[in-house]
Amino acid sequence: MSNKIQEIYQMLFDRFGPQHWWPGETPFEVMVGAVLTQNTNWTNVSRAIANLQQGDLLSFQALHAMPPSLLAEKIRPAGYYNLKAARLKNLLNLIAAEYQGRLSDFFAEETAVLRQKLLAVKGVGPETADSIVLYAAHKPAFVVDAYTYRILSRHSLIVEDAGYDEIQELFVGALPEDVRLYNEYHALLVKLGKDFCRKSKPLCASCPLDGL
DNA sequence: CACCAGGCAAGTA
DNA sequence: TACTTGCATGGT
Repeated sequence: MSNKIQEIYQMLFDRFGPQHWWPGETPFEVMVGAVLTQNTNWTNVSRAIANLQQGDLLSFQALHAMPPSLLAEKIRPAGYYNLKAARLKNLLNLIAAEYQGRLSDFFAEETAVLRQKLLAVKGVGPETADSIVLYAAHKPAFVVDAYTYRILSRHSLIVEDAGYDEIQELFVGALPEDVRLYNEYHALLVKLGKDFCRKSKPLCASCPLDGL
């Protein structure tokens, strides 16, 4: 194999198989989920999404028309609900103001432009922006999250104080620019993180990456 | 009971 | 610039 980043991918894919992350969801739902999941486990996010679906509220028009306080109430199970309601509103306001509420027009922007527009929204940082670009807009942006950092850090592939862009570049520089691959790789890292690299375990027992 | 979960922005010095 | 703190629910 040509480099370590590719070796790790091969190892994870062989071991865990395709993860099918965020499958069968609408791009809008994926975008909302990306904000709701900030520092929050996915089960709580699912409850929040279900609340919105329950009242047919999971659409641009419905959320944009909804008062922030009501939106906050609906997404309550996701935690930080006041904060996240405001962040969703910020995002919806951008799409309303610059794209007439047409998500497909927004997502049709060139990748780098889309990412910059997302980053300019208050409440959307690099991980949320890249998650939306990759999983909702289906454009190539490698997502770096807490698991990515922890896994690479424990295997001494990055320095302790490595920043987001630095870690992202490690992957982008070692891989072909491919949406499918970015999608699967990030999902596999989360799978590995959940199963073998929890925060509370300083050393990952029998980690699949140990032989590399 | 303490700690954790697919972050981000604002405040402090 | 470099830390620190607030935001909050539900599971282990």
